[in-house]
Amino acid sequence: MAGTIHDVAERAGCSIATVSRYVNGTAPLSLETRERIEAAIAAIGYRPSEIGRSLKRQATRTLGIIVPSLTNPVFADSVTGFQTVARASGYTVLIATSEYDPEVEAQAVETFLGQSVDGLALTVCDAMASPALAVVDASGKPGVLLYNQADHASRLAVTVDNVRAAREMTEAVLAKGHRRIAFLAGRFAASDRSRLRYRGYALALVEAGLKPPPPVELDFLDDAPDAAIAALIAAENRPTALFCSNDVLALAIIGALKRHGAQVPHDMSVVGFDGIALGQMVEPTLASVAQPARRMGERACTDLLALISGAHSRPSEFLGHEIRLGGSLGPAPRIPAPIRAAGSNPGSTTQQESA
Amino acid sequence: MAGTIHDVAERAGCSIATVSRYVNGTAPLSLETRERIEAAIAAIGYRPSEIGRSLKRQATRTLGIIVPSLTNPVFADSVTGFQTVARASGYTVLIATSEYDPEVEAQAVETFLGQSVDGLALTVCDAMASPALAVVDASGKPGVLLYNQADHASRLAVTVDNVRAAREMTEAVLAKGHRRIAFLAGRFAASDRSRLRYRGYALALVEAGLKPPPPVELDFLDDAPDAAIAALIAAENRPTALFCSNDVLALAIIGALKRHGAQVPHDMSVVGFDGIALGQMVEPTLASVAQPARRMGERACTDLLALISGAHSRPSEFLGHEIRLGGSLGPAPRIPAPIRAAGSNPGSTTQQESA
DNA sequence: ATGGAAGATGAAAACGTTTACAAGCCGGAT
DNA sequence: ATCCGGCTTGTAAACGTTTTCATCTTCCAT
Repeated sequence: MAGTIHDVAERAGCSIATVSRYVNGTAPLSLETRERIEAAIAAIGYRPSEIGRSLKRQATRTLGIIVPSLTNPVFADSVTGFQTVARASGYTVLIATSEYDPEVEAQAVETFLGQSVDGLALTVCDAMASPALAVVDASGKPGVLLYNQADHASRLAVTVDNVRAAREMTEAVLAKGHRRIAFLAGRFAASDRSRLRYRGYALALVEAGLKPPPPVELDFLDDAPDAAIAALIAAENRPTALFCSNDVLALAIIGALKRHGAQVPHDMSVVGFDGIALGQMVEPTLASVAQPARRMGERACTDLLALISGAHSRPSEFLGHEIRLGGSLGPAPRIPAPIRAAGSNPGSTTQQESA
Repeated sequence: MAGTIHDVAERAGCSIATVSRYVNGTAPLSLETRERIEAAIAAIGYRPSEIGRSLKRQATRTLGIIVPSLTNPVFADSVTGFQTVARASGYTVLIATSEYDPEVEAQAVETFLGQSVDGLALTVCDAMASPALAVVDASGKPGVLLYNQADHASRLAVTVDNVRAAREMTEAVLAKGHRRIAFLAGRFAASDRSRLRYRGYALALVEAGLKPPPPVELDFLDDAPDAAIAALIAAENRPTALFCSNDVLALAIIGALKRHGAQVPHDMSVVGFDGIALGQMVEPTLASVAQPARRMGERACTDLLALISGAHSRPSEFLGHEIRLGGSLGPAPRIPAPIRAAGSNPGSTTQQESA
């Protein structure tokens, strides 16, 4: 059904070179042959093979992007931005998710290199020790980091200053009178972002003369937030505010708090990181450090394309973040009120009543 | 840096055929050559060119998937499922978003066909009149619909029964005593799903002896939900329940309601469609028709792969949905209480207070 | 008339693979 | 000694393009 350039040439009674010239508009053709080629293409339904082209051109006009997950809107948004710019420049985009697994990550890079992408953007688990990143470097293909901070000066990285941002947010929480602030992270071990944010958080606490407690790590299980909240609430010196390493986690935590009968922010304040759109839809709105996710994806693509066309890698600058106060961050309660755990059934979230 | 099969052959002192056989394990080799080839590959950092392979094999082991948007978790999840299965079968996935634009949609199909994908999965705006779908058919490449219902019997489509699901959900709302139920849709014109769901909704109303009002269509602007809610609340015979054509819209609507001082579900109930995870995290939890998004993506991929390996297209069956009752659906208020519009500032959602 | 420029087209090589076919070598059976 | 078969390897064609170089017309200026 498809047909190759040879079929077109045969049908139009000319050589394949002429057809190629017609398709690419790379040389003037007589009106007559032009018309015959047009007719032949239409009749056959010819579409140039990108793979034949790539082979000849030694360039695929394809970009790869690897993110931990598409389920987290902050990554989905950045991918959308990346793709928008890529498409506008005539590039196709290959997307892969690592599911926060460095092994999968490296595998994805291998796949993309096998596909001869012209460049890669990646959000790795840990930029400082990433096999995937090493493979990219070894391949000599242009690459930019997204959300990760650069592992060395000449690396191009599109990200906010996680330490500073987390520090500022923590200061905002402190300004509300909170003194016992816990740091919760979903994938602490598997995310250098989480660790940097913890650093910023710890810095702010120390500066305020407080001793930063170790991060509370949640694993992947669905009831992890409920378990964590149960433990936190039961603690004798329970925190009055929770700094969650990202917004999705923060929303889950708020849900768990409500199921445990705690009011946000009255009993406990919660702040997140990322600034996802849904955080603005819920009540109370989620206080968060907003990153320009979509713009970051766009920027990553622009930078990557520049790199591909031979630009030198400028030292990368941080993008601006925004400390977004919201309803979930309230003043610290003077005396921690007892939390009545009644009227709620933690754990069960579906089928509340039957019709 | 990369090097081709010729470089490896030269370095190993053998022919490219032998190297190829080593790489693919397609013929027994003497221990000696095997070792020499291994060494050469390691030294050069050789990685077989997928594009050379594809050209020769006339198959790319690549699949394309087109969804309206990655920002909506219901699509992001299905893409994740799709990709999981694809990867497990050794396929690479090309992803594109149409942004609900049939033109972009068709363009994406063109691109994918140019890339010689072995098959396509797509969620189109309107399966009954889709240029994109027509192009796929004309190309002769295997294709499956995802979320769309089949436009004719032999089409493979992975979806729930939107009409029935919406009808059942509407019946559940009716069972709560609601009589004035409005239907809100974000992209009514650009989504056959929305229209099918409206049909199910209308059917249930008619069956209950009620006259279904026309759908309330919101455009893309950020303040559309607020405007719509303002209008709905002001209406003299204001609805007591809102059926939103998808969950993202429902969450936005709930936010707008709260900003207008209406309590959900006390003053107004809201139900959605899709069953996204975030709907379960918010309070009240979102009543919704849950679709198994991830499983649907997996299923689409499985079906597509079957089609590619020559299976005949069985008539497609609907996947099961789940009517998920949640806190956002409450009993109909006996007498619609006046909604005090005080204490809220509709429209402004950021920077609630300054630190 | 003649030379040459300009315009239109074709032949063929190259890109990196896989694979059908052929060929070399060795050992064992005749 | 000869032949055959099995094992290992090589040669070359093919996949669909783009592009260099060359060729062939025309037509105009001389």
